[in-house]
Amino acid sequence: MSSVDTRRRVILEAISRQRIETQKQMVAALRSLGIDASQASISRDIAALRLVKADGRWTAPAGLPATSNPLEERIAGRLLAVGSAGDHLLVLTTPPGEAGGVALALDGLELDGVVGTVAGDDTIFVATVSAEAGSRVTEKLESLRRSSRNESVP
Amino acid sequence: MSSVDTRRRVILEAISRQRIETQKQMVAALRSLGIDASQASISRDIAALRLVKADGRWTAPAGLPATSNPLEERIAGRLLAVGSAGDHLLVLTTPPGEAGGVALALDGLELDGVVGTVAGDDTIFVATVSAEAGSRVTEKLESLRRSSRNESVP
DNA sequence: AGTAAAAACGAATAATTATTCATCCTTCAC
DNA sequence: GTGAAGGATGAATAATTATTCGTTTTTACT
Repeated sequence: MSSVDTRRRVILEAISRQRIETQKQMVAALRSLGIDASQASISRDIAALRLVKADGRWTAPAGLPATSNPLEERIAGRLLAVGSAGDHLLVLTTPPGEAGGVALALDGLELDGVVGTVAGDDTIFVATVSAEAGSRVTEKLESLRRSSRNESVP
Repeated sequence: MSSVDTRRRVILEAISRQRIETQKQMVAALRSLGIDASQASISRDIAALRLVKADGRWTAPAGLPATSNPLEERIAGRLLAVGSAGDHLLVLTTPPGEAGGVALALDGLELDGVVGTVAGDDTIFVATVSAEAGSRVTEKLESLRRSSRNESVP
């Protein structure tokens, strides 16, 4: 692994652990981890990693890495809640009128264990082959939902 | 509405329409829209709006919409094309299954001159009172569509 | 190993952005 | 109206970040 790559990994690690407000601070943080680099290099790394200074601190761009799948994207933005009823049925909630579009995208994903979906106006029923499949699908959907809201996993 | 608020709205509008790379450019953009403000004020507005310089251009943080209207947001992401048939009918195209949701949001906007809408699966008919109303609505919708794609106005 | 090309680097500096400070409005109480 | 308090503002400037330029290091190939 090139030294550039190592440094960039450490940068990502660093900004997720500490609050780093300036590139000068970043230089110091890296130095304390045994990596020497100039502010100029940090600036280039930041551009390469496409980091962003949001709210006074350097961070990884929030929405970008969420998903690159257009179907998932369509679901993510409009999934309000994911619940279940028994071992074989998930119940999804969307804004009014959106259930149809979300269900269609969901069908398009062809997730394992999903037997079928029915959409109302703001509600979708998802039938699953097993409780275990239900859990997997729920987790997947929840992660999509979270990603679109920039929530962190508790 | 305070002049601060107006300016900030215009800023959001501007960054969703054009590529703005520096606060100096922003000052120029606002001036061309009849708003005078110094770079200092822009800097303060950017902090207040929590904008972010990503990839060399100022943008609303991913996940937070460029438009602050949730209805508009729902339309923006899923409007593929806007056409017309005669003086009183607009024809909108959406991804499959999305027409209903978009039409509902469109109704919610209560745009002047819109008489009614009908949604199919991926198509919406919008009846307008006049050709002039049609133009206005088309322009509005086109600007929404563009904003969600970060296109620039040619 | 030897070498040409490409990539990475830091120092210096240019460019950009945030803050300070003095001033100007606006609002509100009297 | 007058005055005090709190925002909003711009000019100047401090602080931060991006780029240039000359050099060194790595890579790829023979």
